[in-house]
Formats: sequence, C-alpha cells, structure tokens
Amino acid sequence: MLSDVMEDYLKAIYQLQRGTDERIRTSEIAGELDVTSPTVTSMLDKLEERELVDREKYRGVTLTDEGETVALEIVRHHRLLEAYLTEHLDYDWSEVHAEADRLEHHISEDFEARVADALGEPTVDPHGSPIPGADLEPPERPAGKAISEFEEGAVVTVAEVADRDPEVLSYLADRGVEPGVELEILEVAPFGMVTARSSESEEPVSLPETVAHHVRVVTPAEPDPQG
Amino acid sequence: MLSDVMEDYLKAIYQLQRGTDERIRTSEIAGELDVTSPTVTSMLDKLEERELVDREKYRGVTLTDEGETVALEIVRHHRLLEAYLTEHLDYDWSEVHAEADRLEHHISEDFEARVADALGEPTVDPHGSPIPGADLEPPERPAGKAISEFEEGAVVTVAEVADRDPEVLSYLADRGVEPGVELEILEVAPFGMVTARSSESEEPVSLPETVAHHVRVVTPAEPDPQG
DNA sequence: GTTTAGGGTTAGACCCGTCTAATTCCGGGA
DNA sequence: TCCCGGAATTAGACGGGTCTAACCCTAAAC
Repeated sequence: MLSDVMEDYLKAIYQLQRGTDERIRTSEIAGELDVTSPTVTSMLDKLEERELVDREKYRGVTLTDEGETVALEIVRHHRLLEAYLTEHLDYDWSEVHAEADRLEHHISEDFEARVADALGEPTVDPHGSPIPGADLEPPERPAGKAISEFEEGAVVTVAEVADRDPEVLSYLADRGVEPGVELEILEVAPFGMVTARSSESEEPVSLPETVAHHVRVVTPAEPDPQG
Repeated sequence: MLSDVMEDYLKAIYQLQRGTDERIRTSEIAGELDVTSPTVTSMLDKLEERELVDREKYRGVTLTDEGETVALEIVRHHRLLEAYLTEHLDYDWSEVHAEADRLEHHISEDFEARVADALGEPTVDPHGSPIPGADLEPPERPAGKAISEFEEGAVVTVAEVADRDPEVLSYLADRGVEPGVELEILEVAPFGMVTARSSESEEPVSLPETVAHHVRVVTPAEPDPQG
C-alpha cells in the first residue's frame, strides 16, 4: 500500500545509487524529484519508519532489501513499458520515457506479465538498460563503461544510452548513436567532451560531458563485462 | 490540471446520468464512488467553482458542457483501453474493466491516439458500449433497450452488456451472452428476472433484475435505433 | 582547536481529499 | 398547514505531501 509518491522516492534513490555503493544525500533526491530538501527529509522519515531505507541522519540513505525490491518493481514496469511502446505502438526510442513514467505506477501484475509475454521476456529496454526480471533480483551492473573513459581512435559499440531527455535522445538518434551501433572515437577533450563517428554516418557527433556520461559502450574484444 | 479524483467524480456523474436527463443526487455519487455524502458535497463545491457542474443546493447536479467533455475524455480512454487490452493483450472480455480503470487517468493524448489508430478507430468497446470520438461530442444514446422490456418469445440480439462486475460478466460469457449473440427470451418474471437462451447454447440463462438491467438488446427488425 | 559555509533537519503552515458528528432542508403524510 | 423522516450540508478533524523560515550539524579550512 505504498503511495505513488513513495514509489517515486524509492525509484529515485535506486537510480542515483546505480553503480555506486554510496549513500544518497537529501539534496540529490531533492534535485532528482524537483522538490525541496525538507520535503525529502520528511519522506525519508516515513520510508525509514517502514524499513524501506537505512538512514544515518545528516549522512544520507541506502535502500534496504525491501526498498530495493519495490524500486526494482517500478523499474521493471518502466522498462517493460518503454519496450512495449516502442515495439507495438510505434513510439520512437526518444519519446517513450515520459509515457512510461506516467504509467509505471498504475499497471497491475497481470498487465506486467502480459506485456512481458508479448515481448518475449526481454532483458533490455530500447535504451539498452537492463530490465529487472520478474523475480526482482538485483540485476548485474550495467554493461560497459562511459564512452569518455576511452581513448581517441578506439572503436566501440554502444551498449546503453541512459539519458532521459527526449531532445538529447533525438539528437543522438539523428546522428546514429543508439544501442548496437559501432562508434569510432575521434577526440576526447580534457573537459570531458567526446567526438565520435558512427559507422553509418559521415558527420561526427559531439557529446558534451553531461551527455557522454550517459553513453555506455563496450569494446568488440570485451562485449559485455558484467561488472 | 484536474486531479484524478475530480475526474472520477465527473465520470461517475456522467455514468449515472447516462440515458436520463435527471439531476444526480449526492447520495448516488457517494454510492458509486464509495465515499460518504459530506465528501461528495465538498467535492461538488470544488467542481461548481470550476464550472464543471451545474448545481442546485439540496437537489443534485448536472454536468456543464465542459464537465461533460472531461467525462467523455475519461470514458474514451477507458473504452479504448478495454478494446486494446482485449484485442492485443489477450485479456478476456470480463477482465478488462479493472485494468482500464487503473490506467484511464494516466495516458497521454498521444497514447490515446496511437491506441485508437492501432485498433482502427473503433466505435464500440468489447462490452458494446459506444466509444466517444476524438472530437468528444456527446455520443448518441446507447443502442437498444433493456432486455427486460421485451416479451416472452421475442428473439433479440445483444448490443451491450454494461455490467462491470467480472463475476457477472464471466457468468454471462460462459453462457454465451455477449454482444452480437442472438437470444430467445423464454420468460420474464414479474420481479424483473429474465430467462433466455442463446442460439449457441442449450442451457438457458437466468438474469436477475439487476443484471438484466445492464443487458441491452436490439431486435433484428430494428437493428440500431440510435435514440 | 576554532571557525564557518553549506547542506540537513525541525517547526509550522497550507491544500487536498477524506471522515464523523451536528445541523439544516425538502417533501410527503396527517 | 404542520410534522417528520431522510437526505444534504456545515463544522471540524485528520493524514498525506508539499512549502518557507529558522535552526543545527558536519566537515573542511585555517
């Protein structure tokens, strides 16, 4: 009987925690959900009360196993919806996020199962992000590394584009940067900007640091390191 | 900027108004939505404030044109979802109502349009209820008449089964009472119970008054009176 | 070891949707 | 016409989720 809002907090904490083992701080959550810090504090009180987060006052929170399970359920809904909308309702890769956000709290278990079935139990969504399984076990770490960690001249394959801004996604899609595409890295500027060329396009793409940060790639030699 | 709850009230008023021109009374809405009368009164204050209902204190409400438009939008969502779930996600006719209720407030205009397109712009849902058009003009009255208004021996075609209880719907579906099926009326008891036999089944079905009330039928001679 | 900047928490308020208890209105029967 | 039962409204409370203003803690700089 968690509210939609509580689920949003748990999901936000999960996303912020992604990859790291760090505690998540009040202000990060506030930024993610676009609310004020006191609002977050009071919600953390409630989540702690329900044993969905572990808390150290003034030092941030971690999800408990139970909290993580709830978050994974929401993430599973979100990513299944993204996949379904893309596959069966002709949505574009760049448009699905907002719709999935609207719906993720409101589908039944039955709906979830039917959608998963219609898609053949997929394990990644259209952005290349892993879809948690029906067992809600925490999935392996995301594939690959941020593109900015590679050197000039490297040839890599896009594994995941985790940005959520439709404008950014359209920009990338227009230039052939999407999961599965091969990229040659042309330049890595000291301030984190990456320039690359997709094998399917003449025009190079420039990815400012904030964007590059969301583009994860694997090398052909190391197709999926799994952590 | 209407809340989900406000939309629920408008939809409830619309459904209760269906067919009639009567004002809808506080207690009817309370019963429909399973809240108390004072709760309804206070919500009616807000809806009146926003000019979504016309109100006469102590005498019930009517939807304004604007209120009706909002209600029609929700009803359109609901019935498109029912049709989509039945057609593309293998839901049974009797199961779709609850899922559509969950989702109807949370789909975008874009989603609505894509679903309508995927279905070929349908005009009735799986229960035979008319789906309001994208223009949100008030649709014609429902087809046909309640089955209890016919006499013994009449042969009629089921146009609509507007009940929402999955148990009732399963009962009817099991005995072949669904839109499009031909029925021979065997008996109409004075207390409103109707017994009939579908052309596809040996067993007659008995419909208690509360169920019969939701089963609307047309005669072959008068296939769709449209009001 | 002190100071201090900046994020975190507490205090207190507000709106929404709901409830129960008390009051008021409406309409039918005498 | 008056009364009365049933329905509607008003009054007041509450929990959820949010805010602003004020205060407090932490950690880094000195």
